[in-house]
Amino acid sequence: MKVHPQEIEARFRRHAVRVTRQRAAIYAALTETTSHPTAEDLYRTVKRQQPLMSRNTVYYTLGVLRQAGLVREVNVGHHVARFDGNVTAHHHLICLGCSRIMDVMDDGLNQLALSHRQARGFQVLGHRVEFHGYCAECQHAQENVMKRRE
Amino acid sequence: MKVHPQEIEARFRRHAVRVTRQRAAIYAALTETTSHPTAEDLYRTVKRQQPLMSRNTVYYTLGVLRQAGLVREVNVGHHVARFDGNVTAHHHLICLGCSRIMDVMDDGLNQLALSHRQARGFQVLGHRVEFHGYCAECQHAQENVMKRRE
DNA sequence: GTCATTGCAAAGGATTTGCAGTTCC
DNA sequence: GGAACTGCAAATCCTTTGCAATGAC
Repeated sequence: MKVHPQEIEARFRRHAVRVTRQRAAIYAALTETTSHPTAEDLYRTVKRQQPLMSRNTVYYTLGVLRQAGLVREVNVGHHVARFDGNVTAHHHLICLGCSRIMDVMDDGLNQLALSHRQARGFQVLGHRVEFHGYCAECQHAQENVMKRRE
Repeated sequence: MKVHPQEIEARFRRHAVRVTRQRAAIYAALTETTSHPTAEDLYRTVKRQQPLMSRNTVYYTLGVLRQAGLVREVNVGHHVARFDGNVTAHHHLICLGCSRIMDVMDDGLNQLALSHRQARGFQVLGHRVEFHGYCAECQHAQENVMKRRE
């Protein structure tokens, strides 16, 4: 969905993100597509308008925008493959602090299904629900940090 | 969950996976833990029992076991980060053939919640549902391959 | 015996880091 | 003016590939 330059600037300011030409271009490219691009895809797209753009800026900017909550990673915890010997239907709690992954068994979640219209010709073989948040330990660690600051 | 050596061998044979000491050890390590280890974690764990074990074998074996359906990757499509400029609640259809990611908007899926007991102290900030399967194009491509074989 | 699997080393690809110069607030 | 950002290069980390030796069936 196309977002106007002024709106981009407004969003950046609202989220305390410095406004630069490069960032606006990266964010614009990302919001204009539904293809869930990689950093490399964005680099190539934006480089057309701004030939000086470097990969580093793309990675750095994506980090900034993600922290600001303006952008999301589709595949949370993508950087290393994590394996599971349990191949029965189940779901996961993923800690954003320590990357711990805990299992959730829930029959209700196993039953989720898409309507025909939503599936759009997609042949669905399975699904998984990821809950994102903070595990008990990471919450306590955070509380302790807060206390120490008092 | 601890799986007996004979049972491991039986599962391998059932899935036409050659039985070797290394594979059994890797699979045993993976089924004995709920920590969703990385390839490196498994390498280190198994190396204790089998000092000659190499990383390559771990990666290769995980590939074999995954294809056989004995093992699963938690983070499908982990190898590259994919970004999303849409930060409103929504979900994804992920094609196992071409890695395409399509958006699913569904209010029902947005409402999912865990029971207190299931959350086990976890502070849930959000959740996402991933549907895995094959997009229309990949299905057609597959059909064409089949036809050509006739 | 044959072919898949293993182990070692090297290559590959994605992402991060170091640092000097530049830009925004 | 000062902190944050950018661009280039080099480094790092995870994973894959090439190849000869080994082992399962």
